[in-house]
Parts: sequence; structure tokens; C-alpha cells
Amino acid sequence: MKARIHDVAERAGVSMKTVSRVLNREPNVAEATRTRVLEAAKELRYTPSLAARGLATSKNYLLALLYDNVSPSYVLKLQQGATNICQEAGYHLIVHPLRGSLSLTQDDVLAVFEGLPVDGVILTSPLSDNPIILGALKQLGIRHIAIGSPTDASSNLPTIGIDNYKAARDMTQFLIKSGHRDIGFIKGHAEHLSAQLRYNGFKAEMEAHGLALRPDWIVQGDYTFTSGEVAARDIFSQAKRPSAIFASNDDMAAGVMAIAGHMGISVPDDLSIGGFDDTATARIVWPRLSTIRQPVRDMGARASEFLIGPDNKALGEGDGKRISYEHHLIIRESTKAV
Amino acid sequence: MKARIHDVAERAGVSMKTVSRVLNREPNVAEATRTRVLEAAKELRYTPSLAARGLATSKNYLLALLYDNVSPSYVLKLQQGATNICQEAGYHLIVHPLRGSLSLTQDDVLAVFEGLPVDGVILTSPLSDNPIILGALKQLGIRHIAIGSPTDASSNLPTIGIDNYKAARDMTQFLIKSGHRDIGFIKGHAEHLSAQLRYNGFKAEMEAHGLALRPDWIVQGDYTFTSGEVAARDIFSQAKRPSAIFASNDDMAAGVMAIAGHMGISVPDDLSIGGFDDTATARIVWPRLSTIRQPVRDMGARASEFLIGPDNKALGEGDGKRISYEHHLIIRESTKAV
DNA sequence: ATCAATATTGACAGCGCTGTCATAATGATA
DNA sequence: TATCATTATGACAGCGCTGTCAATATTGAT
Repeated sequence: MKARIHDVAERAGVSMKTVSRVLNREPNVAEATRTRVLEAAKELRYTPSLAARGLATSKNYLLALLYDNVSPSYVLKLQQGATNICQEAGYHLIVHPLRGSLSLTQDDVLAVFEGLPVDGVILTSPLSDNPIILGALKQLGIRHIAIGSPTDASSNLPTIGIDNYKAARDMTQFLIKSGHRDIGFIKGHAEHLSAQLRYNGFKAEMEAHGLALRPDWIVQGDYTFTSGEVAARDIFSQAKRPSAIFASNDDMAAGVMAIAGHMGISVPDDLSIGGFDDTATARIVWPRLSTIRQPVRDMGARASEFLIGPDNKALGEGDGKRISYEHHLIIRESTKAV
Repeated sequence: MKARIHDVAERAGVSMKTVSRVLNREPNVAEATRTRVLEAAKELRYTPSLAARGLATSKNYLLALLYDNVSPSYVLKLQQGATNICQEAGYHLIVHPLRGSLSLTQDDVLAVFEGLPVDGVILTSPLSDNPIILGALKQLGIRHIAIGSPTDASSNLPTIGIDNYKAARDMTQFLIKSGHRDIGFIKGHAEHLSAQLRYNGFKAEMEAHGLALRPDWIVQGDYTFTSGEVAARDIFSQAKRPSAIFASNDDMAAGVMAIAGHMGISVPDDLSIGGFDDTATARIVWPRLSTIRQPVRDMGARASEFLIGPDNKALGEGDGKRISYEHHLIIRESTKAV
């Protein structure tokens, strides 16, 4: 039924080992031989057995993408980028939800990874900020990389992301330049490093313009739609309302928008709203959200490349531990100059 | 580093084969032996090597979930259900995007599956309606199951889903009972069987109540947000506007809502909107969508169970080829009695 | 022509597990 | 107690591939 390497070898008139060499792009194969083997493989529709190859090389040819508590479209975009690279390299990607990661014990986590026979793991926030998970990965010797906030130079964790701090400054600057002076802020999940960085960026830019941060307008959220609603209610119950609200992600921004709609506050006429991430949500709500776009697919692709590549391969410039991608400020209809 | 079956055997004082028996729940192992083996395995934190096991059994212990063109949250929910089951059985799930599936040739599809060493495939619409894909799967002898519309009894394809026809009737009936008589409809993607069934349900219920279907109010969409916008513009440009619009899925309903917002048509005061699927979108838009909920997680779980189980295992009642789950009509703020 | 260096190829073992089949222990039956 | 069916266990080969190492062919420099 299914062709084996032996069949290809026979057909090409070479040894199995030579076929193996061609298929694995090893050096020192005569050009003519290579061609002959490739042809034979094609004719037989040969594809190597993952299992056999894995057993022989003690690799698994499997990567995992772990997530908890992030937006589905973000996960799937990452995954699409990663899958493309995996396919080329004969790898496959297991997308694995890890629910309630914050309350997981060391043993829980070890059990998860022992049951996941992968060569590398891509972590998204907040998993990448979780010492238990990082510890388990290190203990088991599984390569890993985080998608998130590469600005934390203190850590040794290879990381791909955008400059959340700078991006938040950009959005804040945009709002200020649009004439807003009374700007509220909804913080992201307290456990996510990105949340801290985004807030820092907001704060720095406000201060750089000599604008006051009003504590009543700065509310803790947790990146969920509902927390955006709660935060919005909170802010709107104050004596004075801000003219703009910058939410740390799109879902919370959508929550703000829902409450505004409910309370008859017109967006963007009475209130401008800025989001972050440019998820599908940003284009689904009306008016559409002004937000920050991350090249998520590229980041996923880069992460797989790193995990599949040789151990010693550096990730980026400098110490080779961090890569920062460019973000983009996307202006849509949820913001307006005053 | 990593424990092998040999180590466990030694520690338990039995042969490797016996350990294998215990781990695979084969019969004819003395209770005392079983306990001893289990203990040894636990102490050594032993987990079998997928590759070796796969090589020996010529199984892959891998399932694939293929999708194209469906909402991310739908895919991830399916995946969560499926993953749970897979874990228990020592399987893993590869979520695989198959973009542009409609223009794929036989060879493209074969190449995809040959590169995907899996024991079973879960197909979502529209892949499950694609004869090329089904053909390739059959040709390669890969077990598969569709998530979608199990009402098509003509096919031999095992299918899990809800009764799209009935669900659409339910939503239509609800709108009619709310006093709406002028109801528009936005059709789903022409290639999806579900789209046809939903439309049929709408039509049947309208006719059952003696209500006319106005062709100007029935517009073709393709399940995307944008197509919902286009359809809405189309309907709103007619001389008379319907008092309610039933969109074949939530994303299109959100599109309608966006255009309504844009044109100053108030939802639900001037226009009721019904969606379908109860995706995250339904709760993100404002007002929140009345819609139809499917037990997507359960469906994913059931699908994996089927694929992992023995060949002869029937799926459901009757001919054992179809399972229909209950749907639920979810009433939120996007609809209102007139 | 000669030999070292290099390029190209193949034989063979073994990765960690399970299937097959043989054997040993146990229980049931006469 | 002898005999046979049943249950419990182990020895061994082999799944399809690649790593190691040895063998052979080719090249270039003398």
C-alpha cells in the first residue's frame, strides 16, 4: 500500500541509506543519483514514516503551541504561520489548550509535557510568564520560545514579539495628537507581562505630554470582553468622563463599546476608543476599532523556525535571545479628533 | 534521561511484554502484577514513546482537524473537545488549516494527506462537502468524520452535527412569533451544505405561516462579516425594509449590525437581527445577538471518540452513520417583539 | 604513473515498542 | 490423581528509518 524507503531504493537502484541522504538533504550525493532518487520517490508517492524516522533519530517531528486564555483568532494566526514552516521541514504542530494554567502545580505541568512528545514548545502569554511552566520545560530539556514581550532583558527565555511599551506609547500619542487630554486606560490581565508594558507605555507618553493620570480612569481589567464592560461601567460612573479610553486589547475595547452603546454614549462622537492587537473583533464591532496590529503570522513562523533549527542558532541580534517585530497603528472609526 | 519500557520491566521484575500489556490494558494480567507494573511506571515517570509504539503498531496516534474558512472560535472549541478525548487515549490532535480548499486539485489534496501521518481526520464544512477531499481520504484509506449537517442521508459519510434545517425553522418561528412578518434572509456560503439547509428551514417556516418570501430580501452571502455588510446594504437599498433579518451565521449578522449602525437604523428598535452559531462574535457586538447555539465542544469530543474507537463501532442510532445534537435558541438583545 | 585526499556509496545495527508464538502456572473436570 | 482448558508470562523478531563506519570511486598533485 504505502511505499517504504526500501521500495524507493530498489527503484532508483541505490541503497536505502542513499535515499535517506537525498531525502534529508545530506551532502555528498552525486547530482545524478540525487535526481534519480527524487524521481523514484515521486513516482512511488513516497513519504517517510514519521514514526520510524522519529525512532531512529530520537526526535518527534512535533511542535506544540500552548495557549491559555487568549483570543481564538490570535491562536489560529500564530498557528497558521507556524504550520507553514513546519510543513516545509516535515514537522507537525499540535495546538494545545492549557486551561487554568495559573493554578497548575509542578506535577500537573510535568504530566502535561510528558504526555506531549514534542521537540519544541511555543508559549503564549500568560504561560510564558509562568515560572512553573518554564521550570518544567527546562527540567525536561524541551526547547521552547515565548511569543510576547521581548523587552524583558533580565530573562534568558528566547522571545518573539513586538515592543508593547512603544506600541502603547504610539497609540497614546495618537490620541493626544487628536486633541484628547482626558484619557482613560484599561489595564490588561495582571499576570501578563504585556499588560504591564502597555500600561507603562501609556503612562510614559501621558507624562511626556504633561498630562495627568487620573486614578479613577485607570481600571484593572483581565483582557476579557466582560472585564472591559465592568471597567467601562466603573469609568462612566465617575463625575467626569474621559473623552477617550485606551483599552489594552480589542476585546476589552469592545466591552467598553458595548457599555457605551447601552448608555447612549456615542462612539466616536462622545468617546474615542483605542484597542490593541487588531484581532478579528476590531473589525466586527461598529464603529470599527482603531488599534495596534502585530504581525502574528510572521511571529508564529519565526518561532517554529527557531525551534526546528539547530540548537546553537541564535534567534535575533544582540545576545540572540529576542526578536522584536514592528507593530502598526491602525486607525479606524472608533477614534476621532476633538 | 527518559525512562524506557525496559527500565519499568526491570523495576517491576517482569518482562517488557508484560509491561506493555498493562499499559495497553490487555486482558490476562494478574492483578498483583498489574499493580506492581503501574507503580514502577509511576515512580519512573514513564511515558511510552509515540514513535516506537507507532512503528510497532503502524498507527500514528495522531488525529487531524482540518478547517477552511470557519470562525476561529468554532475551530478552537471543536479542538478543545477533541483534545480532551485524545489525551485520555494517548492520541494527539493536529489542527490543520487548508486554505483555498475549493480550488485544490486531486494531487494537491493527496499531497496534503500523505504529509499528514494521521489515523483519522475530522472535517469541517465546507471541506466535508468537497468530493475531491472525500475521494482522497477514501483512496488513502484514512478514517474520517464530518462535523456539519447530518441530515444528508444520501451520503455514506459519518457525520456529527445539529439539525440545521430545524434550527433555522426555530429561529424563524421565534421571529414570527415576535410579530415579525417582513423578514429578510442572508444565505451562507453557497458551497456549504449547512447554508442550504438553513435556508430551507427558513423558507419552510415562512411558508408554514403563510408569509411571502420577498426575493429582494433574500441575499446570497458567504458566511464572512464583509458579505454580511454587502448583503445588508443591498437589502436596505430596497424600497421597503424588512423588520427583521435572519443571517445564516453570526459574522454576517454582525455585518448587518455594522451597516445598520452606519445608516442610523437602530437595532433592535427598527430592526431585529438573528444570527446562527453563537460564536464569540454574538456576545461581542452590541446589542448582543440572538442566535442558535451548537454544542460544539461535545461534537468535537464525539468525533475523536469515533475516530479512535474500533472500526466497526457505529456512530449513532439507525444506520450508525449520523449523530444529531440538540441546538438551542439563544435570545439576546438584537431581537425584539413588534 | 602514483598516491593521498576527498567524494560517493553501502552494510548493518539498533532506536523502543508490540505481535506472534511458545511456555509455565493454575484451575476445572473426570 | 491424571488430563485438559484456561490464564499468565516471556523470548524474540521486526516495524521503517538513520547513525556509524567501512569500502570503493574519483580527483588532483606530484
